[in-house]
Amino acid sequence: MIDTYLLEQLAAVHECGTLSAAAEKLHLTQPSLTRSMQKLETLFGVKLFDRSKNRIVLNENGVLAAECAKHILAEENEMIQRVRTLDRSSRMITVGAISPGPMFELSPLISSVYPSKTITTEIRTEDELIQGLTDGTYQMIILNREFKSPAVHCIPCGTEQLYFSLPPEHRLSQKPECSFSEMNGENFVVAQNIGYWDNIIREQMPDSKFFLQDNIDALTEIVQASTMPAFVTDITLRVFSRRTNRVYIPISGEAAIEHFYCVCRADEALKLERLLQTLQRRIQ
Amino acid sequence: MIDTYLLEQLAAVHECGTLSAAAEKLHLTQPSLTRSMQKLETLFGVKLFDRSKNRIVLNENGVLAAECAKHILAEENEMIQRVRTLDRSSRMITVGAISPGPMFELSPLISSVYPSKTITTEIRTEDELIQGLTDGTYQMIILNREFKSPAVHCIPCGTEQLYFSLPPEHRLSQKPECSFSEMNGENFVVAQNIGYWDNIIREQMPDSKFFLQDNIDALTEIVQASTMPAFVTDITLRVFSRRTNRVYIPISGEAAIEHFYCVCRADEALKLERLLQTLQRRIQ
DNA sequence: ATCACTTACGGGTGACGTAAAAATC
DNA sequence: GATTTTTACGTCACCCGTAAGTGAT
Repeated sequence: MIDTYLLEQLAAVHECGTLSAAAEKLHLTQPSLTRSMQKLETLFGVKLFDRSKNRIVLNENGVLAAECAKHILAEENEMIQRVRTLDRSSRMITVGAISPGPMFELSPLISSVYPSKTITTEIRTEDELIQGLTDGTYQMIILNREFKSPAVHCIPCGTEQLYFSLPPEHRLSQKPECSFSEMNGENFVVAQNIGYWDNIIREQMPDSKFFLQDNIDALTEIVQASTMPAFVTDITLRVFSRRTNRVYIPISGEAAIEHFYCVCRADEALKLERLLQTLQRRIQ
Repeated sequence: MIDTYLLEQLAAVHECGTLSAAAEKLHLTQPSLTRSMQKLETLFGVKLFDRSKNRIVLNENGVLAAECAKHILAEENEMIQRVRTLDRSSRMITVGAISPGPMFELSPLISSVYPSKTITTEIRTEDELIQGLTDGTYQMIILNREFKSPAVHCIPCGTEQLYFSLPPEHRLSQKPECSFSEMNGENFVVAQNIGYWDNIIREQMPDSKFFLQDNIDALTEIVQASTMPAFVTDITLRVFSRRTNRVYIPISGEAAIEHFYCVCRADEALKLERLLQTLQRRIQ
């Protein structure tokens, strides 16, 4: 059988074209590569190179061998990734979400269904989420649209309504609701990792500026102490109910409501069955 | 990266169930395997085994790793085979044929088209030929039927007519032609490796006995010296034209004529283009 | 007592580096 | 003279075996 280090060296020689270049890439010396390539030829029992005195080039056999070597090395890496992912998924559930709101309620729910597992949440873009679901990084992702595919299970998991958080003295604080355009141009303090909401507010209020704050407690204090407009949602109001000196005005229009969907791979659905059933029940 | 020997040992442990059994299979000692499995766990950064004091069992991670390991080892073997086959095909052409007749004329033809290559001929059954063509053992095979498939090129390459070789005093030696059934029950001397003709004569003359002779020169002498019926074909008569004391009676019926087809893989056809063109021309 | 796994220690193979030579550009 | 490959030689890592220990059947 052929040792892995020989495959790596062969692949490097194929990519670099010369032994010296490959040696540099691999942090080895040329003589070492010379010996390795000779050893490969004896192992295959076949010439892999065309040699002139000062030059060594992969021949037809060598090119095939190098391509196979790369393929095998890729499979080996994939093996490591798969095993690590499997191990991780056995001790933790990693959920990727398009925005943090639904996780405030979903995380405790998952904890209650799988008390022994650690729950990790990541806020990412839709493309990253779908990629991560495919490669096993996420056992579950939360999107803001339905995702139909035979490869996944997709169930709705609630909505989130955006509100303006205004000081009582604000000119619009008495309105029963308020549109994005009415507030366009005003400046806001905003939590940093709000996921997809970031796109929405920048799109709906292109003339506004948004001051980002990564610490949620600091943000709360700033909001309390200032008269700057800010945002809350129905979910954050439920989860972090606090006495404040703020008025919360629901934002009108479809853009201020997100409909969330919980997506997991069909081939993983069995492992998550209890969670999915719980989610289904909660929705009804 | 993970060394190949570790993959082999992991695969063996998976198959054998215990370290000691695997050690025996691999001609190693248990302590060596213990160390290797520990090393694998550190390389993966993941537990691969459930351990009790006296027992070590692959866990979910370990089973996945072992299955991947087997897969990778298989690919490594396949790599070696492919490279060796490619090398062989670059210096020799191996042709498998259903019977030897067509090769008497095909071999010299191939030699003339590819003077630097060695030609090897093997007589095999149809199943073996098709298998060998698929796995690269044969660059070309000769069948006695048309073989239509998008994966291959198939062109007719001549026919072969079977004759009885009879002593002049034989009761049927004056006939212009003769059927198998008229000779059924008589005993023949026959060359050993006549491929598909063997099936035909045994099928057509079930009451006859056939004395096999593996040496073709010895067979010729025996035929010359005895009055036993034998066989020739139009091809052997053309190729080995000799003065003999025999009469050659063509055998009547479709079973006594073979139609041959030259088959090569479509993905190899480019390399054999000159030969295929020459064959095409010869047929016209 | 036997079996199975682990730990500890020593040895030998072999992979790598250094040095130097040969050949090409 | 610079670059590239090859050969020669010394060194060190590491893989394996032996021996001994622990716990389970």
